[in-house]
Amino acid sequence: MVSSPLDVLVRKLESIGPLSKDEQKAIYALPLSIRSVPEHQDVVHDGDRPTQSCVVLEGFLCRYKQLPDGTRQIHSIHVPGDMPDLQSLHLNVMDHGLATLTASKVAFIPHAALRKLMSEQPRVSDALWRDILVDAAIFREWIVNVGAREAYARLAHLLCELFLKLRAVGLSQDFTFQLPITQAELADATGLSTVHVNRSVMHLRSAGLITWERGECKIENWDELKRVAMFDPTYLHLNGEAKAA
Amino acid sequence: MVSSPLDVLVRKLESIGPLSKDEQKAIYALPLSIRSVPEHQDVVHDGDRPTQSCVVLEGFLCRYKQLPDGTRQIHSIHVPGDMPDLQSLHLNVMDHGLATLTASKVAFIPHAALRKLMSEQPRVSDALWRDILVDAAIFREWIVNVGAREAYARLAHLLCELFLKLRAVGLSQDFTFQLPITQAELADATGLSTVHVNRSVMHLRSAGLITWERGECKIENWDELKRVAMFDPTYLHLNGEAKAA
DNA sequence: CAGGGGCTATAACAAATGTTATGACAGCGG
DNA sequence: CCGCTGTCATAACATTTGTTATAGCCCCTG
Repeated sequence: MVSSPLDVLVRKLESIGPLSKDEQKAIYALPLSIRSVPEHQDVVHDGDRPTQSCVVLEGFLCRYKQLPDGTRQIHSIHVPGDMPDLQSLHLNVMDHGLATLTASKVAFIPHAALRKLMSEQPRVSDALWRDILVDAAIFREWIVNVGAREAYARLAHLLCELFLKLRAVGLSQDFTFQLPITQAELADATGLSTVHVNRSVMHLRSAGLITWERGECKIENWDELKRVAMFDPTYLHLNGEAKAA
Repeated sequence: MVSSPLDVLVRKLESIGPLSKDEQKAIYALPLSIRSVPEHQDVVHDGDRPTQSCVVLEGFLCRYKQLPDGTRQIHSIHVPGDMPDLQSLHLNVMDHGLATLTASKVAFIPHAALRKLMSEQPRVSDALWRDILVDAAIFREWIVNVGAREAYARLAHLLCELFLKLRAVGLSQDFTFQLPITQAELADATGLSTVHVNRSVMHLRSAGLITWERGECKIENWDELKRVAMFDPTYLHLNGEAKAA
């Protein structure tokens, strides 16, 4: 059993499609530069032209846009195993920022090395493209979330998604997972005010659907949470075992 | 000067990156089956496993999800030149529907032919991937739109985007373009009620920013429309001439 | 040419969500 | 150990947006 910083990336990619031992080895062979980043700090700035992409090893990151009127909208939350700026391989200017939500550990891989890997290992290339497409599928679902669900369901849905993403890379047992982010950040992700996020979290608690204390969240009633969230996991395109609930 | 049904696709791809004559020829050589589809009809159903992808030749299409409570959220609007289900090449199950907004003409291309094209013409492959990534960038902006902009700005933003997309494929002159869709459809796209869409459209008119009669929309004050929309076209990743305003 | 259906426009009212303010509490740094 | 700062919780109130209802209009079809 190897142990590499990129184990979590391999686990993530395998949650959406299988990889052979050779393909895994090729991923482990990627040149890395690993950086620890404090909380609330940009990893990639809006407007940058990156020459490398990153893998989340530990912690939570988000992608966001800041509007001229000061509001910030988070449009994705990233957990270990994610590659949040893979698109910069083909779109050279960043149209949004990438920042840490919590203190994180991030691995950077030069674009050149990724391109080489993708040309030598077509199935790894497919897996990475698939990852980008799932990323886009999650964006679509977020549009539905902020556009069509009321506040209570919106939060419930976000929790359902985070739970499955974390469980797919082995970061959740017994419906419990780390959720070390603030209600203000949830507000930026759901397009709600912090006050209303608080109201809705209180409501989820009093309905017995979740507990959430000191950064640890537990889903107490998964079926009911899914129901109120109108959650259908198809869009995550997880393979059989990662999707089983 | 050739004239092919796929001219509009070539124009679209060239609006985000150049193609050589040979590459264009390879695209024109794709096997097509062209279908006219009446308005308000599914082209691909949620849950389908398509074996072909389509190109919009004429008309307006949208991708959408229908929630259990009956609300429909549109998460993209597609115009001629777009390939709205290109992702089905790599994600085999549709997690959303694709439907016409207006009577449309659509060309279907078998996945096998697309895969062959992409393996033989790496730069066309890059262009198609780039198209998918721009698609994802538009999703991100839509999350911002429904999550962070008030109704008035939200509509303004949607009009800015449609205008630039249409102009990039030659379907707009003098800030005028066909907008043959209903306010109810705009409501589904912006996460607003039809009544509030109407209020906001009235407001845009009375502010002198647009006129919109019998399916023809004209932007009367582009700078001001962009300003109230907080519109920044970077996310469309258009090349120089397509982006000039 | 008449009738009907869908779309637009508008009003009155209801509900969801935002804003501002404040207190309690926990964690951290001096 | 104290005080600061950030976060959570909650209240009172403001605003935006949704809902229901209705009327007019345009366009299509018979």
